[in-house]
Amino acid sequence: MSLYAIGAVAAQTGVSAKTIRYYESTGLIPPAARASNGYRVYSERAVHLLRFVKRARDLGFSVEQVGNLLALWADEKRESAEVKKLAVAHLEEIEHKIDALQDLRNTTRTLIECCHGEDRPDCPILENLASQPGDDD
Amino acid sequence: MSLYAIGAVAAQTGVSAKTIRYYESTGLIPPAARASNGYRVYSERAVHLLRFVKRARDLGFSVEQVGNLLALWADEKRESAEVKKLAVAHLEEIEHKIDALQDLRNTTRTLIECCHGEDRPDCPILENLASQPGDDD
DNA sequence: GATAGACCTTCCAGTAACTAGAAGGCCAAA
DNA sequence: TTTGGCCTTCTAGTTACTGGAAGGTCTATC
Repeated sequence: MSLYAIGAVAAQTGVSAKTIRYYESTGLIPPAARASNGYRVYSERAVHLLRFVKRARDLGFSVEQVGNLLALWADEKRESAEVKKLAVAHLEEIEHKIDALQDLRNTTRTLIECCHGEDRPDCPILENLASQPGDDD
Repeated sequence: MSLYAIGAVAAQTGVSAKTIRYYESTGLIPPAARASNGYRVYSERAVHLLRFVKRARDLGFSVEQVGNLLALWADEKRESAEVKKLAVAHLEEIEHKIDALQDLRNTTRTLIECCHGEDRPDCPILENLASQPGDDD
């Protein structure tokens, strides 16, 4: 069985060495085995685990959510429905964020369209920002 | 001219007292005047400034960007074009975020659609997360 | 054997933008 | 006078890392 130092694992997984140590320190992943010189060593299995973490993080799951997914992953008796529940909740979060950002984009766009953008100081964007309260609260 | 205590300003602007103090401590807004008992007091003008900050934050400008906008707001010789540049850059940021989130949503949705979500342990979501590297890097 | 460079270790601090809480002062009303 | 609510400052926690310092280790080269 091949073993890897932290730098090699970082290169393989796309998770930086710093971040791997950080994940270990927070308990997201189990403590790595150590060589006689104190260096961390990782098995294929440990690398696989980190890859799982990376994929889930790339999909926008929070570190806490990844922890939950890892527990389900490790649990032979897990129910598919539980994982699906997490994923659906996550999807809803994403959709809320998209909605909020689209509102933001529209407002910002409108503001920009009103602005002549010239060499003069009168600026509808600043005027709007400074305008009376309650306009959109 | 009416003066307000920090709590009243918080109620008027929607910015919490804690956050107002925080903005002062970071230099985003100038230090408030003080009453003889040491309490902060705010003029209409100061309230107006805070309202500006709130609106810009609500539009998703970072605190640093708000600082730039405040400087332009205060600057009688400002050019409308400069403000517009900030706003356009901000709009582009928002659009990038929306694109990234939409990709995320699509991937997550596909994952969920593949999952039967039943009482059995086999789960395509976990399998996908654990799958071979390089699939989407 | 010495030394250089790349790698590893730990620990501390900083990022963004607040928020929570502790400990205590001030003020108005009953 | 005491109660409650507001105000003050200071410290620390949040999320998910990242940067840097100080130092040990390994490998290759001279």
